[in-house]
Amino acid sequence: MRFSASIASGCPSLARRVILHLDMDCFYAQVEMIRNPELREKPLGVQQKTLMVTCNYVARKLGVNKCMSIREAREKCPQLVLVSGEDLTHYREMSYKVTGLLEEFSPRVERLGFDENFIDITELVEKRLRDPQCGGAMEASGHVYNQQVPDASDWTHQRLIVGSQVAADIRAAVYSQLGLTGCAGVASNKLLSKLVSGTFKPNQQTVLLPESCSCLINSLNHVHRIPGIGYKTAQRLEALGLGSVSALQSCPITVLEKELGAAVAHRIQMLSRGEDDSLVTPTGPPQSLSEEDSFKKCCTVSDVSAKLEELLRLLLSRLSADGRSAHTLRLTIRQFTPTNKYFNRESRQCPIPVKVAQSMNQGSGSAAVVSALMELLMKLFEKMIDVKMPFHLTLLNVCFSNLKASRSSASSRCSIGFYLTQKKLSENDCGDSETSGFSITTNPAFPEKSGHSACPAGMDGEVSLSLPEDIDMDVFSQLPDDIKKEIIQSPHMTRRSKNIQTKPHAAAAGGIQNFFTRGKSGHGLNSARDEGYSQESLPSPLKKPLRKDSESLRSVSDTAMAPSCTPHTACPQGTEPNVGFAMDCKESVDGDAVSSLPKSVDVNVFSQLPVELQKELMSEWKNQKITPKIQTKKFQDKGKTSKGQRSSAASHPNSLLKYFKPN
DNA sequence: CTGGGGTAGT
DNA sequence: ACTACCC
Ligand SMILES: Nc1ccn([C@H]2C[C@H](O)[C@@H](COP(=O)(O)OP(=O)(O)OP(=O)(O)O)O2)c(=O)n1
Ligand SMILES: [Mn+2]
Repeated sequence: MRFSASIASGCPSLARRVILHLDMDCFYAQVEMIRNPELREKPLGVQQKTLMVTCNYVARKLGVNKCMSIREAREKCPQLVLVSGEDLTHYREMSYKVTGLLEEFSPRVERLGFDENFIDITELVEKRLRDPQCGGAMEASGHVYNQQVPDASDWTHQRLIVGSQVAADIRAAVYSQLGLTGCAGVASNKLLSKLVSGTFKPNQQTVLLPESCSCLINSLNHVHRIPGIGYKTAQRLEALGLGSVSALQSCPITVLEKELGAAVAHRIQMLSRGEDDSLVTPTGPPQSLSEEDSFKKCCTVSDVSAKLEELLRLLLSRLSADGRSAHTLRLTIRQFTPTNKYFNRESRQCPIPVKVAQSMNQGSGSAAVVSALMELLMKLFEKMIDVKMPFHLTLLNVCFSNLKASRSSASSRCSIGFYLTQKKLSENDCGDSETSGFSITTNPAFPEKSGHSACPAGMDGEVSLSLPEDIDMDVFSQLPDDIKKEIIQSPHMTRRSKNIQTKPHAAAAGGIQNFFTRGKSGHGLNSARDEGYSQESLPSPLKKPLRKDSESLRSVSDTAMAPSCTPHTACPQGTEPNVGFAMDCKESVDGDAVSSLPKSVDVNVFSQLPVELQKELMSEWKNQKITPKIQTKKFQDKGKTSKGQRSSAASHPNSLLKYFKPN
């Protein structure tokens, strides 16, 4: 999501919007309490490694806060009960049940994290205002911010008050259908609805009337509290003496622009005034699926391989439930650094060969698919880490992106009715659930919701007779000819625009969403970047390239479907044959690489040492007697060595200190 | 004693 | 590929 303040502010319809923000109470803890009701009356924390990521309200009364270290939480509350929350499966499933339920009220639902949703309830409110059954008494449900007294003759007040009633109904539905409590905020834009939803917690709701907007925004004691102003921007503002909201409001825009750039400057100043014209953008199915694990130390290739395979299997299982197939694979690592655990993540990505992608979706347990993807992952790994050198990882993340409707769900199981929807039908469908009670049949076939919103409908009224630009041609061209014709020619069908959906759960398996663009740009539709490219290939005058990368990342996958019984026989374009994980040195010398590594002697030294000494060092390092220095980017994925350096390196063992330090 | 996720922009 | 943002 993006809180934005820009061009659309002149649009009159924006001022009339009624936006609902729903934020579930202590979400992970609440899910755990549903799973085990005995935990309800106890102070409960949800633990991820050494972090307590959230806790229930019993614990909060005892002084425990979100995102506290386990140590600190236990100090404050020795009776604290901790449950592990490293596996997000249950939270993710409940999260999509909430979103799916909300989509029965309105198709305009935008997710933010696992437990927050924005809903544009403008149309629902207007429908209620027109409905004689709902006429008469105008009393707000829940709190009115700042105890402002509504003016019954004020149109805007009326709409917001009705909005608060819709919010109450929605919260009641979420509780009765799913057993979850949460807080709602109702206001005229996303920013204000989010801010106001947090003013009474837990399990309460608040509506903001426009006259109290400045009161709300100025109640924030620091700019960092404004959603959209994150850590970095807040630091810069602080340095400018603009730590307070009022200072930011009145700062000359030129001053902000100089430090932050025009776009950010304008946006955050609008936000500081409580203005936010960003639309509620229907989220749709996820654009990426990832699994990660962190640990104190991972320093052997076999351990890396085992951990990656576990992550991969989890992902494949989720992907097959999703019903789509992934076409891009990304590996992210974090190397140990004594300070600054963050900011040192590196990633490499590559395309997934079509044959692999197609097989991926059938069953999750295909050995051929697993081994093909494992080969890709290990090649990506070796693009970042020279496995002949010592390394110390603290995190691994595997991510599937570029998700597309798989062949089986796209062309054989789905008919044209899944791809397109008749306009009249979708219009009738979208508002009814609110007056007809809560007949929630929702049991999404897919936990993570390719199914939650797979039926596209053009709520914005666009009807296109020619093929729109934003249809993924790669996928479209694979359709049977008759389906193509039907899509192009059908005049009463409407193209999905801004990814707005009117029939939640209508299409069970992945399906059509991939033929249409998402809200903002052509995401997930095979853009070049999904195939992977190097940072240093970007034309940024401000950033100095760290290295040249003559290799195409794409080449990693060239042989991915080759018989995998002989691992590491593939030879990516431009590199030597992979020698596996042995200590052997590569033979060939890339002159350009050598000349670009004037200060790299320290790292290359290691591989020039006698194998005996190498093994000894490796052993000490694994026994934690010494620590490898971090592999710097200059040397990664090169593995090139110069014979000329050998003698000098071997005869100067002290240079080992350049890449090892005693513990 | 700082998780494990996501989105969008550059 | 990375940064910044959100939870
Ligand atoms: N940095 C963060 C922030 C949140 N979460 C997870 C745990 C939370 O349970 C869930 C929702 O985040 P919230 O900020 O909404 O926190 P809670 O819902 O737990 O508490 P509250 O009742 O204050 O909303 O997301 C997380 O893993 N890491
Ligand atoms: Mn919450």
